[in-house]
Amino acid sequence: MQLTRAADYAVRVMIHLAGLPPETRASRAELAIAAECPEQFLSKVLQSLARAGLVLSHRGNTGGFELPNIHRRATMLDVVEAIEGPMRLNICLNADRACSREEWCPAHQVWVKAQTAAVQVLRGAILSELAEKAAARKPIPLAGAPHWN
Amino acid sequence: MQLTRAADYAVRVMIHLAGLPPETRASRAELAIAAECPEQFLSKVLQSLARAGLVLSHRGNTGGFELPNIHRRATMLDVVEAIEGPMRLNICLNADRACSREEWCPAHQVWVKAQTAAVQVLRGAILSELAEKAAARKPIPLAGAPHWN
DNA sequence: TTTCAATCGGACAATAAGAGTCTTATAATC
DNA sequence: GATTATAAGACTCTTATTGTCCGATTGAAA
Repeated sequence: MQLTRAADYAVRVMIHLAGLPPETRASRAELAIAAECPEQFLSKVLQSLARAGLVLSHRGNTGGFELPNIHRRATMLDVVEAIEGPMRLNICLNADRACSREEWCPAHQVWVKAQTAAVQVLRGAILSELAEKAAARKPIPLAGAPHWN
Repeated sequence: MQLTRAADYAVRVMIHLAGLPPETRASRAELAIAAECPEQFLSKVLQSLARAGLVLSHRGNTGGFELPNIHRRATMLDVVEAIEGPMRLNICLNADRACSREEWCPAHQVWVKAQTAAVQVLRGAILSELAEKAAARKPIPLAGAPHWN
């Protein structure tokens, strides 16, 4: 019942990207520092985000990752689900094939409510707005600060 | 980001027990049928519940498991946490050692809100009340119904 | 056109967790 | 003491998590 590191890193990265001027490209190295995570692992995360269309990747000398303007208003839910797939608090909440107890099981409805509550919060968290909050609060980073390769 | 089977089974079992007359003992076999799960695995789950005090276990010829009256009003949160430990949607929500980004990270507050929302729902789900709902809705089980050893 | 600096993508690996089984105690009743 | 319960621990099998490493591609600039 816990978010994966990959999804956590994805959220961090996306907020960082949303805080940059539009159409800025950020290198993987920069993003790894911003997200405080291993760069190689972030590679995988960024590839997932790119496949989901949440991020544009550019190769080559001036390459890097870019947040399309449309997705500045993506939500934390979008990001998490791009990495982990649809959020399901319990296996019985699988939309595809229903649980055999669903009809009468009183717990089922509770799981639905709990999941909906959590999802609603994540759906309300919009990247650009989060980036603004971060900008307002974030201390100036120290030179020679810790660094993840 | 998903409940374990163990916790799901635990909730099923606890609701079943809450639906029995006070001080009734139910055998592991009966509970396995009620929870639709393998009996041996349920053994482990019941041991955890017993260690947490949510259930009383009795050995011997007339043994079985019993829900103490006090815990008829336990919540689904209590049950889940007895099996899985404290609920944490993200690793950064660990109360013990704080996240280094907590001060400024706008995602942190969102995780807190999402987790609180889910926890509140589970905290509101009281076993005895759930058992009543189940009794009102549950169809009469067929003889020769599927059966888990 | 060569070089350089990026990302991509696949293979690999170490560890942990999840889900369950099996066997041997241990306890309580008859 | 025989029978019928649960307790507890060892064991297994599979999958997910969290990475790492490296060669292949790509694109721009010298």
